[in-house]
Amino acid sequence: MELNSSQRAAVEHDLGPMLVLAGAGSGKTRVVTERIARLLQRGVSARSILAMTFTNKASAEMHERVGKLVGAKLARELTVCTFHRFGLDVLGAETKALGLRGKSFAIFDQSDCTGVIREVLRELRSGRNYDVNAILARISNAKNAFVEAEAWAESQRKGKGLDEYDEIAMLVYPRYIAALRAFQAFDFDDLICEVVRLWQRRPDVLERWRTRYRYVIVDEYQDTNHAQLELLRLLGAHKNVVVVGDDDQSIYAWRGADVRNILDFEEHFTGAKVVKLEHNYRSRAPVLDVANAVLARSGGRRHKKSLIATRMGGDKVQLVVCTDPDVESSFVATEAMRLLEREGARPKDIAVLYRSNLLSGPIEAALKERQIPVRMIGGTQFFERKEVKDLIAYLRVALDPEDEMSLRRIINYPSRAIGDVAVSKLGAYATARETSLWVAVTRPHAVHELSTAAIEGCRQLVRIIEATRQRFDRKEPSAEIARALLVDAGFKEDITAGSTSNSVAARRWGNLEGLLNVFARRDDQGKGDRDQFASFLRLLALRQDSEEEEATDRVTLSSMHGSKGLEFPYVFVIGLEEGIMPHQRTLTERATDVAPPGADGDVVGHSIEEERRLFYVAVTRAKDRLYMTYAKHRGSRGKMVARTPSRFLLDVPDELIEEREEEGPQAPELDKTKAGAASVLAALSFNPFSGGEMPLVPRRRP
DNA sequence: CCGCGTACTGTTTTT
DNA sequence: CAGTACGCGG
Repeated sequence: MELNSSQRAAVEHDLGPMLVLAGAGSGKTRVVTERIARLLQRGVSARSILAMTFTNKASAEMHERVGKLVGAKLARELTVCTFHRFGLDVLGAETKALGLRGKSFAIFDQSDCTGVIREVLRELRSGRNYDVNAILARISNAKNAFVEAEAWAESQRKGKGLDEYDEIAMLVYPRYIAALRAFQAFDFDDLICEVVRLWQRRPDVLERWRTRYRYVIVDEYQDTNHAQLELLRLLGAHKNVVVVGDDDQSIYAWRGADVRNILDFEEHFTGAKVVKLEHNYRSRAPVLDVANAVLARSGGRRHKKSLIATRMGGDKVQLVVCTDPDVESSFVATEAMRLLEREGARPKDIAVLYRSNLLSGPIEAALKERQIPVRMIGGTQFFERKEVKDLIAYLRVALDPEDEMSLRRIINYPSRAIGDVAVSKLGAYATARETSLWVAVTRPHAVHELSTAAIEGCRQLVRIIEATRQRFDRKEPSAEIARALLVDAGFKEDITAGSTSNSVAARRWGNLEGLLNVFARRDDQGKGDRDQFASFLRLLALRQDSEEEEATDRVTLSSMHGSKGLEFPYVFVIGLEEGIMPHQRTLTERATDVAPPGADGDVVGHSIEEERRLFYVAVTRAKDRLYMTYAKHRGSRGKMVARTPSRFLLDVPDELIEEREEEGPQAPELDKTKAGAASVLAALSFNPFSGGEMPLVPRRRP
């Protein structure tokens, strides 16, 4: 298809900064890919182009689509990656300038970071039970605003608003930073902020990166935070920075994204050209009418633009009022079945979207009950699951015993009598001898007053690690090494004994099998080298998706956030009730809340606007037909509660919607037993990879 | 130091 | 209702 005039303007724009305001479904990715292709055609070196996105999925897709246009060989020379990956690469290349010991460092994910904060709180003897995530969010905000610990304390002393979380976060902040430094670790924010800091103090280093990347393209620009803006300003120096985004789809203020970046782009990058893409090529008119109706009620600052439908005709949007979640999920599943059988839909044409991952359970069960294949986006990230992190930590210790964070993680897992007391004794020994914790572990007899049980535990651990290291030396395939490690360390026994039910145990073990499969795939590709494997392990923290098999033909279940950038012929948006959409957390202010950038006091109003945009994002995923549902009753923490429809539904004029009621089957008992069986089945077969088969050993009895 | 019992408390979204 | 945090007895 031909490009329209504004698309062409964006593709053909020459030099200088440009903001492309790309409404939902307006062909944004196409514009970006064609633009890159055009730059290449005109003789720009692929190595000098940097395209940054937010998710691995988005960057993979962009890379692939450019590859189709310009060929795989050329595409390989491009840098297409996430912001965080770019930051990681810069830090990795500049370890010397950063003054790091050696060239390796760790990346701490959220749970590592909250662990550090917990530790700091313990040292501070703060007494109270603080919400560590809230503290981390406050620290993250300070970091991204480049507020130093002292400056923060200073400004707080002068200012009036000192809430209790500010106070404790200020106290924790410097110790938190010190702890990360001690571990030679970076958190996610550091991957951006430390690059900015480095570039600011070392113009010579910045200059190298500037000459390397002459053309910078940023996708989803509305999601950038302050630090990312600074990174762009330094790198792009007001030239050749092209950003693409849509302020109406800004849904990440809660994690520090600042919409003002896109609203004020023309001030940040003087002389910027602005192009608006307002033709929607994705959704049928009735879907778009609903989306526009919701957006029309939106307050606050916006770039003025309206979405114009190009695909006319199509069915009215349906609103299905259900009595409860069971009815809702059986409606979705039955209707999905009908689409598959009667309307020739493929499973991959269908998506079910919800505000919170909690809502996915019943839907997943209902679809599986009807043998409909599903894929879940989001949920607890695979590489953040405890057992997965445990295995990775073991491997990292085997590869590098000086990796203290990993060592601490597994030093007493599974339990081998090395408790807090033993660990601090080992730590004291290490500090006194100016050696590492690992060395202390290898000489437990030398450690003062270590219990005999703990000494034996250390010996055991050393045996396991040594055995693993020898396997690495023998260049065994990594999957085999990991498998042997699972046996040596007794993962299976611990999981079986420590899980509340067999299905939980099966899921955990399945996750480990999944990780082994990831390793096996790498082995097959011949990437068996030890150092490569070590850096691969480090990277795992950064990747949310586990080698996603896009090609699979499955019904998509996703959070609304996770659905951004995707599109489906048939979309169900469920759980449209007050308290869920908009979510309760956004309706009532809490002490632990963090004001998003630019909220100016009205935190609640600000976040409701964000919920509205989130609803808009969800609705605009639909190409042909959209179903919206809500339940009149829904359980919240055990108890059934009456529900009212989402306020956003009330913003849609009646004539745009076809409403109907679903009452569900008359025999509730029968339905209930069925649902129970279905969810057990779902739990058993839940596994991101291949069948996590595990002999369901009876629970160990002492 | 471990395991068991009891109480509580919560779940938005993700690099 | 589940998963976790904490306290106590071996």
